[in-house]
Amino acid sequence: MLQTASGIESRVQQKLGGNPTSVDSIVVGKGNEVKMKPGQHLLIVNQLYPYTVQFKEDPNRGHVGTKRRQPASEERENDKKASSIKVARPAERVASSVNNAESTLTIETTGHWSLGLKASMQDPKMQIYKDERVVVIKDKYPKARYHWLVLPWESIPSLKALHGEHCDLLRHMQQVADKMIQQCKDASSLRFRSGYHAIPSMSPLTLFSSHVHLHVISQDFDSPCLKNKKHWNSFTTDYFIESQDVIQMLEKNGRVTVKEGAGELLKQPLSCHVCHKELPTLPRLKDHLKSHFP
DNA sequence: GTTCTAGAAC
DNA sequence: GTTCTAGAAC
Repeated sequence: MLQTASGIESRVQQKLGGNPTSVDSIVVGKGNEVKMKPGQHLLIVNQLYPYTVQFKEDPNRGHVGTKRRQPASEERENDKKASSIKVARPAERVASSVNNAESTLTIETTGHWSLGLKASMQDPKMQIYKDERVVVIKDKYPKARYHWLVLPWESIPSLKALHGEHCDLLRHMQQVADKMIQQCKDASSLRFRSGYHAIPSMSPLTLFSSHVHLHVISQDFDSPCLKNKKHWNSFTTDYFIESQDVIQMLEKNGRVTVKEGAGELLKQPLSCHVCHKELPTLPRLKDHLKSHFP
C-alpha cells in the first residue's frame, strides 16, 4: 500500500464486470494500487467496468485530513472540473462508490498520448464506429490520408498477450477494418492495409497503458505527421504485420510470434513501398511519393 | 507516441 | 551556410 503525504491511504479497486481475465487498469505502482492525494484527479483510462474508490485511515498517522484540506474555494473549483471524479473528503472516511455513468465520469483527453489512446477510445467525440466489442477512432497523428485505429474494448496489452480465444475478436476487428475501408470515398483510388506493429513502444510511459490496436491505413503515406525513418519503416517493412497473418498464427499456434530483431527493421534504409527505389532522406522519399500519389 | 535540438551530413 | 537525423526528455 502506498502512502500519501496526508496520511490517507488511497486504494483503487476495480469492480469486475464479470470478466476476471480483463483485470488491468490504472496500475502505476505494484499491484492494483495508485498513489493519490485527496482532490487529485483520477483518470479511469481503461475498460467500461465500474470502479470503487476507497479511502481508509492510516493507523500510523494522526491529523487525518487536517494538513492538506483545501480551502473551500479550491474545493469548489475542483468540483467544477468535469474531468475529476468526485472523491469523498478524507475526513469523512467513507467508501465513495464511483460508477462509470456519464454524469460522474468524463475522460481526460489532454494527458500523455499513451493515456490519450485509451481516453480517446472512450470519448464519444472521437469514436467513428462502435459496437459491443470494438471501437474505431482516427489516429491522432495520421501517417497517411486515412489512418484509423480499431481497438477492442477488452484490454489486451500486446500481441504477446493474444491467445486462441482471441481469434474471433481479431476476425471481428478485421471485418470492422474492412467496413471502414469500404465506406471511404477514396477506396477505389487508394490501397489500404490493416495490421499491427510488431513491437509496442517499450518506454516506461507507453508500457503503462499499452493496448493492442489494429492500424487501418491508406498507402499514400501523404501526411505531415509522417516525419522520420521509424514512422516509415513501421508501416512499410515486416514490422507491420498484416491482420490476416496475425489471425492465421493464432489459429495455427494459439500464439503470435514476432521475429526476433523486428526492432532492427525500423532502422532499415528508406525504400519506396511502391517501386522499391531507395531514397537517402525522408524529405526526398516524400518528394518521390508524390510521383506515385499526385 | 511527440517535441526539441545538437551536431552530422551535405 | 542549410538540411536532416537521431537521441534525450517528456
